[in-house]
Amino acid sequence: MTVSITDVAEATGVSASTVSRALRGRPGVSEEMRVRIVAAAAELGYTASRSASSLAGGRTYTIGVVVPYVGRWFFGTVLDAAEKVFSAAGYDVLLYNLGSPEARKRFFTKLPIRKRVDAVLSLLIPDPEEAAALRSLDVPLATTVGGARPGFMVVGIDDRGGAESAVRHLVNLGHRRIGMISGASEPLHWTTPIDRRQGYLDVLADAGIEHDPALEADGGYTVEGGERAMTELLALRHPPTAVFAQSDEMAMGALRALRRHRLRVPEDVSVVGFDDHELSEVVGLTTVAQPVAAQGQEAARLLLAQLDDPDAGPPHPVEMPIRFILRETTAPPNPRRQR
Amino acid sequence: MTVSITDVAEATGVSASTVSRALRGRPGVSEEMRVRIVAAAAELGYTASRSASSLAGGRTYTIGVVVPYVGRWFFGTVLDAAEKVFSAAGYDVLLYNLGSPEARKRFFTKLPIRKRVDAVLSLLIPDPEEAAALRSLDVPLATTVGGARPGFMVVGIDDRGGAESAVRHLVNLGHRRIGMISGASEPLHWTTPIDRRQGYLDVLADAGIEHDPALEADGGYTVEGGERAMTELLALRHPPTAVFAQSDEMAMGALRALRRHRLRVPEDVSVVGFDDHELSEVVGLTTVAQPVAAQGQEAARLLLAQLDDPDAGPPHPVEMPIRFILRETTAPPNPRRQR
DNA sequence: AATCTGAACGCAAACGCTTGCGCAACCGGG
DNA sequence: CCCGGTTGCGCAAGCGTTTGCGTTCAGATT
Repeated sequence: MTVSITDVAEATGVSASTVSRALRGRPGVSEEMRVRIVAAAAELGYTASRSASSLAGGRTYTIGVVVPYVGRWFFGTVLDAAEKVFSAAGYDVLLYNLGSPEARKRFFTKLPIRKRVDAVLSLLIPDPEEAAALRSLDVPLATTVGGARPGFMVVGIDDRGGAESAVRHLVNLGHRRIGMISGASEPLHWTTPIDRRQGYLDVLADAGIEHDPALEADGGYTVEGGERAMTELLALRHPPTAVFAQSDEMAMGALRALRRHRLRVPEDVSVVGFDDHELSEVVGLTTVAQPVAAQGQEAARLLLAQLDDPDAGPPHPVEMPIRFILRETTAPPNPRRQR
Repeated sequence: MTVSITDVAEATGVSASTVSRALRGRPGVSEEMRVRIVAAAAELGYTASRSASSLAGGRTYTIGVVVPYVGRWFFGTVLDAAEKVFSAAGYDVLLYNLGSPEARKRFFTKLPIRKRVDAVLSLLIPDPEEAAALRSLDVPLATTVGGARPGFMVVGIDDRGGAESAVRHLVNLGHRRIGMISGASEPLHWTTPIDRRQGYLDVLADAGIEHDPALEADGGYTVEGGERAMTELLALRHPPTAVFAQSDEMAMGALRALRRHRLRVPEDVSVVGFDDHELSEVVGLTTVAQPVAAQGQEAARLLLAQLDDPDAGPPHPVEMPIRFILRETTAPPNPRRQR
């Protein structure tokens, strides 16, 4: 039916062992024989069965990537970049989309990934039990989101510093009532919302602005969440004159809420986001840019390096650069709306 | 080391064959024995090695998904939805991200997918050779993008009709100089740009508007492409008073270009898109909505159905409903800017 | 009581590869 | 000319399942 290693062996007049060694560049085969075998394999259109070779050899040449929600821009972009690195290195990518709690539970209890992958890139933060389950796979682990666990290599950004630069910008413009839209209520165990909030608090304290808990609104890291949160803030007796949204998607939701309330941005309210979503430039959103694709790339590289040389100790956490991007959704507070 | 089927067998005092049959619900095992085995397996945390079972059984319980660019909203969303269906049915997803020509070529010549998947969902249109390569895998094939090949099941939308409703809307508003932003220069072999263009032409003809080729601008299905194309149109001696962008991303690029030119939307220029991107509501873009996630779901279901019953003939192409969504980027032409 | 019939289960042969080990043949050095 | 050391290759034993077929045994049929 389909051409197997013995077909190549017979065609060349050698044993299957030799074919195996030749095709994978292992020693013990003369150069002359190697070229003959490679030629024959190409001729027959032979590709080794991954199932068979991973069963026999242990290596699967497959990387598992675990994602909370592929459709979301951030994860899609990271995945895209990581996949390119993996496939260029000859690895396949097994994708697990663990958005729903059921899917997540199913995954971590059945662990279908077991014995199927050589490494795992997790774009979600596993809780301690889940992290333990992943470690039990006994393969290199990496993540690109804040809140890594022991045993995970991590590449990320300075969330706190980023938040600081965003909020400081608002303070410098003269804002005093600065709201924050967060998503802390969403998936647990990740430190991003916490770090970004800390940056917000730090700058307020530094500027001598008293922190008003009413100015913090949660909504989940989505457009809808941002819209809900902004709506809450607008319902306040003294609404903020500026808001820091912990993600661009939430910032866009905030923009929508503001438009619904017939408020102008930035004349009436300033908005600053975080992430530099691909469409942020379109809406002119001031934000803090992080290199999303680069993080996926880097994480993938770390994993591959670890696979190449398992003895090398785990690398230090990698911190990628961020930068503040001034666009058009921020301005000094409008005196007529000041309290 | 890791628990295998024989461990379960010994723990239960039966043979490995019986364990295999019991766990997969095959006949030949008493109900009583089955529950004992299932219990033991759960206790030991046993999961069958996919490599071994696919080697022995032929089935891989894996679906290959081929995507041009995971990071793009449309594909990410389709993938997300499809993955959920697959994983709920016990299938894993192998992802191939074929954005670059090199990746694409590598994939189709080496065909690493061979013997690794039970079915393939392609979100890109293979050229005839590539399609033949996929057919040679001898597994069910499906796609969600226009321009399917023989041997592929297809779920899609009425691109032409959608374009018609978008352009008709502009005509009804009173526009006569209606531009179109297209991406025909991008990946070949897919009929979407062609169909949408045809819808555009149909409506113009129907309304007795002479078609001016200068009003068609190409730019690739991206924000940047849309921006470039819009910029071109604005450089015309008689720029259009309204434009139909073949995708929302291009429409957003157009919006950006218009903002850069200090033109107001919709007062100066009307814009209508296609797709209903998740952020289109945020920018208030009038567009034609297509059920993106639902298409991924449906395609996945078709594949699973085909796997369950290989003898069932291939289903008819599925056409999903679309609907026009009126938002805020369209209005009657501004008399002061009429030519 | 002898025979037949299923149901329930075990045996062993694949599935297609990898890899430790063994065995020639050949090399140059003493 | 003998011998230790390479080099190049084949043998065969796995890797963990699935599955066709054979066996056993209890109960039904004559």
